[in-house]
Amino acid sequence: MTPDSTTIQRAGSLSGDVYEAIFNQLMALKIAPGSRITVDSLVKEFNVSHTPIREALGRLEGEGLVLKQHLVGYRAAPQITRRRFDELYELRLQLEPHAAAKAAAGMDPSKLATLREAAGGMSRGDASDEQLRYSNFARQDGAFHDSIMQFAGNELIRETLAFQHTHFHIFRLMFHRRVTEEALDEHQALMDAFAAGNSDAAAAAMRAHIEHSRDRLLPAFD
Amino acid sequence: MTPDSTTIQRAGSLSGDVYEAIFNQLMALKIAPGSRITVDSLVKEFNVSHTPIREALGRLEGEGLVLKQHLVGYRAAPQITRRRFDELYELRLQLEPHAAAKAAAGMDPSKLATLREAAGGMSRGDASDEQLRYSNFARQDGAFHDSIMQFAGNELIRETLAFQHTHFHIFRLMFHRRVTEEALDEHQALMDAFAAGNSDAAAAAMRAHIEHSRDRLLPAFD
DNA sequence: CTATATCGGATCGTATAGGATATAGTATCG
DNA sequence: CGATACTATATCCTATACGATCCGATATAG
Repeated sequence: MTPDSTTIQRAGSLSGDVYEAIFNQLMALKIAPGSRITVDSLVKEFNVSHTPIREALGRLEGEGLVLKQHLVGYRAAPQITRRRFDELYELRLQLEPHAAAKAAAGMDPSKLATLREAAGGMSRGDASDEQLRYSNFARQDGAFHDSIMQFAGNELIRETLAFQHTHFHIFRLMFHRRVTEEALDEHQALMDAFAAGNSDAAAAAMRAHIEHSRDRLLPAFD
Repeated sequence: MTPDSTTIQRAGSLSGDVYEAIFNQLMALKIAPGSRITVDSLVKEFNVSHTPIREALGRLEGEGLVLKQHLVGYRAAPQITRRRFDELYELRLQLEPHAAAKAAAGMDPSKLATLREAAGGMSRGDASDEQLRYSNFARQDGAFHDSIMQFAGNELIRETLAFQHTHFHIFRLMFHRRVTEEALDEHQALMDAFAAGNSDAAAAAMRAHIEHSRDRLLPAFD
């Protein structure tokens, strides 16, 4: 009676598919921040009825990625403000260095290999398109940090930061300008601390990395 | 029950009203954690069509308060696990003492009065019903902490904690047993630090308060 | 007495139609 | 020339109908 679970999953749940499609368009900046999102246009684009689109939009609203105005419609969440930017980095500085220390304390060869792979993938900047290249870098940088959070052992904190990162991802893509080679050096310092299992060094390296990352992105507000 | 016979003009959207109604039922434990939520029952209860209910449910799903299983239906999010409980308190300990210190540093008479009022309201245990009494206490305790976060000046951190508190609120109500008078003393210590504008004392008081709160709730997992 | 198969009710997912409202453009009047 | 009122369109909001799927009860066979 229960055939392959793979076949069933794709057949149904139009709502889920629509949700992912819109989510990806948001992440890829195919829908600009603040721009309106009409359900009719999505109806024509996906060839589905209003209901699954509305449900997907509602879910995105709950996640804060889209906003709804009664009798006006949905629109993508506006661009991050300078204030929000500062607040986000303050949050990261309070959580990530401590998490990096915990991850370093519980480091093992398997985890180290995972991190090494995530960190190594970023250096391969082979994409000719600047936009695409930075997009890849941002995605892998996010995965790198997420892995560290995973190894720190607090799933709640990991989810919290991943959730914020989702919002922040859009900002980064808007003002990418150039891929920062410096980030690679900072990641290397982090890796060295992890390899040595040095908690204090990991926390310090993470703190420096976040502060430098903040300073690199700050000119975007000019 | 209709608030007014002339329900021609609604202040907000039906979706929003339905969302709030379900949200309140979740918070008041009228819908038990893990129990199923059928849309038809809500249709009959609110006398509205499927669409706004589905949209509200989708929004709650985005916020993590309800879960959806394809072709099965919605159900309230399950009760918090011991692991999640520990993780939440670790998060609080990383954020709230620091925030309390910042709030103390920027304290002024106006803010102090606001906090005093929030803290004072909790002591009035006039409700005869034990459940209702603790419910009021929990709500005001949440507002008290939220005000502190507000004065700490980081809206993002405030929202993050408020969001987690929403989930946690349900847990607290499930295992309330007795209103803890000790919490009032801890709040008083916090207030003293705020009144003195003493950052270090505020951070220490907040840390002690959170740790004691954790220890008070820990027996719920036996 | 137990296990399996079948049947029916219940629920979700999807599609379509009609009513209500805000926004934009245009015309008119001061 | 500017401001206001009006009309038209686009969009959202709500309701209902139909099809697909799952859960539970009952009956039957071993």
